[in-house]
Amino acid sequence: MTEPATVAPGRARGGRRDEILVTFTRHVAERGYDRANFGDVASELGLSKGTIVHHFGTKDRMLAEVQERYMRRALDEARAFLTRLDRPEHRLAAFVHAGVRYQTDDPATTIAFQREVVRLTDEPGMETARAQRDAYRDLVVGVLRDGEAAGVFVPGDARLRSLQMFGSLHWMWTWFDPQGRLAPEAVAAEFCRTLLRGLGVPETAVAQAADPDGPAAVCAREVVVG
Amino acid sequence: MTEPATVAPGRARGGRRDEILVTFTRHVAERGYDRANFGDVASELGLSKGTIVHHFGTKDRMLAEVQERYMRRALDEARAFLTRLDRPEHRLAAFVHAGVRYQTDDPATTIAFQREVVRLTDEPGMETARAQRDAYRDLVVGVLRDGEAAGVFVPGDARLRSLQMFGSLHWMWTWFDPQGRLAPEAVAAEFCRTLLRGLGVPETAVAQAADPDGPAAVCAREVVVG
DNA sequence: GTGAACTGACCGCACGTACGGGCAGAGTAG
DNA sequence: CTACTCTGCCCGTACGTGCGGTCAGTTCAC
Repeated sequence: MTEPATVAPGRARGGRRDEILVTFTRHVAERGYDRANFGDVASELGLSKGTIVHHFGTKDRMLAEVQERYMRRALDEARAFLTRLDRPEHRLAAFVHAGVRYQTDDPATTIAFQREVVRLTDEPGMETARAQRDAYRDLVVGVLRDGEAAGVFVPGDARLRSLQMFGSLHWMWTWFDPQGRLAPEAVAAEFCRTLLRGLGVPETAVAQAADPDGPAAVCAREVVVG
Repeated sequence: MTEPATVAPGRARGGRRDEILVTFTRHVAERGYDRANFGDVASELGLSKGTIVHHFGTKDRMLAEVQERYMRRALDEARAFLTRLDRPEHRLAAFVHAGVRYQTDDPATTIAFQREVVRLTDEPGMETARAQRDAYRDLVVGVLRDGEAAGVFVPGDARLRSLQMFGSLHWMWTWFDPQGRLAPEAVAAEFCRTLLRGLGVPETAVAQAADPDGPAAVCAREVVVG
């Protein structure tokens, strides 16, 4: 179908597996995990249900793989821009810029992940993804604590603040439209401004960190896209 | 079972219907709409699946009823505390205090609603609930605009800010534990502080609006509980 | 030959819903 | 008060369907 000129003509060298995962991810994003099913994915790709089972075993494992891929990427990129930025307000802003950017950069995986995050908490087989998620949150909490210690952020409950921030970002899938007239940069900037100002960052630093052409946004853009 | 001394001994005056809805709501909160099923609800209540169908017709309509009940209550209560409070920062804080309070006051309905909000956007039969949701958001947007016009909030995108705020609140169901050591008042206070400070409200006004014993929190508590 | 990719028929089950009937209380006529 | 009917709540069963997963077998590259 949308074969992008793979190596072998008849047999894609394992790229088929990825194709399945991508399509499944899109279905999860559109309908949710429960309503996504092998039959639809298979017929859309022109192969049989058995093939999907052959590659992934069970539906649960497929979802787990989606979550792990998403989190691995997010973690890698977060660590990348943490090494490139040093000021706490820039670091925190980069998390916001990146988080918003994922909505347009890879909407399917992002939405699939956010729709089904709750399964990380109780479902078995999700241990890896859960650990990744916790690690990611710990990165943000660390930035908040560092900033607090450095006097950049006013004292407060860092964990709670991280949850407040993640809430705003993880809720985006219910209303954000990548094709809409609201640009992701505008959303990220507004979110950054309210958040950083809310943490007590001075107005000039807020403006710089929220600016779509400022160091935090630029860094996030470079890391996330390529 | 848990019959609270109803009027007629043999025949509960329609309270059975409510009982079914309450149980269904709890199941949706715990497992999500797709995994909630008539069989489990029926057996838990000691009645047959047919009874549920008799009362509600279809599963969709049951969910719609849950959403509408929740939104009707939220709307009524929001209008109530808007008439009692006049300062924008207090009004906005009341939304936050109330929103957090719902998590402990009626966790099942709140979680059921928040888990399945996305169905409001596309599913048919949800028009009423969707209109209620939009009306609720418009109330918040109105408060944000008023506060901006009055010079209490710094200029910005009111709609975007409302979404940022709702995100933090609607995401709570994924992490907040009513039995946990984190009190709802503490969460509401921290959320209020970050949000209001982020909107440019002076520190003293922030402290008052966020205070669990301040006018906004007290008003929200009175309205929400009874 | 060996093994991976893939097929297509099939199983078992869970779930939403339809349907016919039972049963108890309210209303009504005598 | 009695007898009869009406009505709404409720039951039990059965049906259709959709879906996850199994399995024996085929094709094809190395």
